[in-house]
Amino acid sequence: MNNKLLQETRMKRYFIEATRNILRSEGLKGISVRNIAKDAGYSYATLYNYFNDVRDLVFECVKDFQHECEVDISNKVEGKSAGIERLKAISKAYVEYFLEYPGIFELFYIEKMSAYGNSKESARLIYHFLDRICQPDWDFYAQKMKLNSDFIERLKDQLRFTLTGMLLFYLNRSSPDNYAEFIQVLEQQLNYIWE
Amino acid sequence: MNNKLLQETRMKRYFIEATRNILRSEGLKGISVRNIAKDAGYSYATLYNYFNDVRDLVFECVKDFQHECEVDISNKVEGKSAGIERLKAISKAYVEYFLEYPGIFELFYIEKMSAYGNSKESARLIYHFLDRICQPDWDFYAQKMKLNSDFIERLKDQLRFTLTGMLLFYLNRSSPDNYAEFIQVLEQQLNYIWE
DNA sequence: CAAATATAATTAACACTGTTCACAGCTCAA
DNA sequence: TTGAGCTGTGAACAGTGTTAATTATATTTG
Repeated sequence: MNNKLLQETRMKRYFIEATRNILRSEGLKGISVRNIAKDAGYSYATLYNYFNDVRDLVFECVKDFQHECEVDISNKVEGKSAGIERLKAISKAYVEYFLEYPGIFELFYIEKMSAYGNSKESARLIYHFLDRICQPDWDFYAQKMKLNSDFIERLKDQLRFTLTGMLLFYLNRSSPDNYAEFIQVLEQQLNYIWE
Repeated sequence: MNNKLLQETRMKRYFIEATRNILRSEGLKGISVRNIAKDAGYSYATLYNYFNDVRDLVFECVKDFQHECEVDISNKVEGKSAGIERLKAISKAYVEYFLEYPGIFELFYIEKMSAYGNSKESARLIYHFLDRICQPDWDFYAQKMKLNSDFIERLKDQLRFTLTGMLLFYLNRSSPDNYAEFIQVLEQQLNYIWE
């Protein structure tokens, strides 16, 4: 009985790994059922024995990529002091990650999720992803500046919306025109959030 | 020679109108070449005599919808006094428009644009759409509060990113959970922008 | 060990998608 | 009236996600 579960999770793993590789290299445009299955070494129909549809499979990758992104950010902000300095560094590292992997930005924020299943949970995970990474520093900042939690929540919201909005415009609408301008606007926005 | 141009723009109009109707009612998911052509009363192949591809056609609708949105906002903010009050009212009306027509939000901010043609121009149009509607009130606000233009530009950016980011999360990731919460967060963000 | 059964993987098929191309029908100048 | 060019068209192609029927494999039973 346990073997069965083991085998099933292994099979799922093969498909998920194939999907992850495609997403990382080609983004969502490279995803197709036949593509994934070929990379996983199985027929395209086999995929449907383990996943309801291709979107469910794609969204199984979210958790993995979040972990990867978190590790990436941790490495980049190493050595920064707690509070504002690290909050800014995290924000920049977060933006840089999605600039490097635009396909993963698409997956996190743009791609439509399937109606049922674990979509609600995935959505919450994505919504509060940045909050979780920043939590220790928000706490530090709140204590130091003696700010109440409502104010901090508002700042968290502001940061989340600003970074996601900026990335959406830059990646999908090429605005601002170039990277330098983008970074300049980003700096302005970040500086203002923490006065 | 002029007849030719007239006929061509008329034909384009038929296809654009069909596309607009589908976008308004069903959103991007309802768009297909054969669908559009059927509604326009022509064969799907005819479409390619007037547009490079279906995305070019879809993006021809942007200007029309921007005008529609602008009129919608104008009606809603009628009677509001210039400055902060009207800026807030415009922001809310802007959000409400896209809540009513999520397909048009998709078209404006999410759908990939074709590589060439008038895509750069379209992108700029979309990026500064909200700025244009708000311009008179930003001017009024700047003069009244004696704020320099750099500061105002930062506020414009903040408003644009915040509203778009919020809509992206709410429409695509169902976060916040419900409309009441969404509006509450929106109010908080708007109130803070203008102190 | 062999046969029957259950399970897993596959191929074939369906209904779509966007796009291209050869061709029919029409308009208009020579 | 003839011929050239323009316009609209269906067939066809290569792709998509998904499902059902069928084959191959693994497991259980006699």
